[in-house]
Amino acid sequence: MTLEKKHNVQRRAGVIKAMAHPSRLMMLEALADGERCVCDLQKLVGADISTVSKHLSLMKAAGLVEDRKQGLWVHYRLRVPCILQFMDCVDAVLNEQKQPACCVRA
Amino acid sequence: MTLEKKHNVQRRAGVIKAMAHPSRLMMLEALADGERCVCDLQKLVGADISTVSKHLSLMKAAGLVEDRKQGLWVHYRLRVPCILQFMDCVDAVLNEQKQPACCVRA
DNA sequence: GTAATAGTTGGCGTATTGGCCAATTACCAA
DNA sequence: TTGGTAATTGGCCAATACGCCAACTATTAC
Repeated sequence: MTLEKKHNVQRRAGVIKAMAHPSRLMMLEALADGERCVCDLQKLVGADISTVSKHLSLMKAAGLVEDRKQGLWVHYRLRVPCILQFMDCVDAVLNEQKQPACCVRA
Repeated sequence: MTLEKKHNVQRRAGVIKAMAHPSRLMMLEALADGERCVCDLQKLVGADISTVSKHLSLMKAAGLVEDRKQGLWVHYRLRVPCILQFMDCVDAVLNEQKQPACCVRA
């Protein structure tokens, strides 16, 4: 395992980690239909606006989304939409398993 | 957002979370070439054998891998290989490029 | 100017994760 | 049985992650 390979796997894991949260995933799925302001995403996930904002900043830093300011609103959108096509495979992992993922401490 | 939708997004996030660690991702990529014993995976990631074993248990619980005992060794293999096709898209997020081939759907 | 709305940032407490060590289990061979 | 190797499990501690509140910035309207 070269040092460069190690570095690559760390960067990849970082991107995946940025998706690995229920609220963040929910927002990414909503953004599949087009850009949304923070206020809409906040209503969607139901957490504090500051919490939502931090989730979005994290995903922006990871390269998953980008933003656009317009008046009072900040609109977020997917930067690389293919990430959502992965969900079919994730569902395949869930559908074939004996233990439901809700029992997994991860 | 219905309760069922919330539950689904939590389960999906759980699977993704199980991939979201450099050592785990490294092992998943190694398993793309076929099954490996824990001892080989331990050499690959370079962590304590107990740490590696816990990572594997976690991925097994999430449905990502399955194992097979043979004598002294436990061999792990991918349970749903499509998860690795996602890596092209992850790299696209990292490289700031448009959309990789993985994103073209038939 | 003030007020109102949208969003970000800092701080802090709690919960989760990840790592190693030590102990234990499982299997095989002499 | 004894010993050796492979792997898992429990415990403990340090480092992260998450959530809310409060404070602050930015923009618009009056």
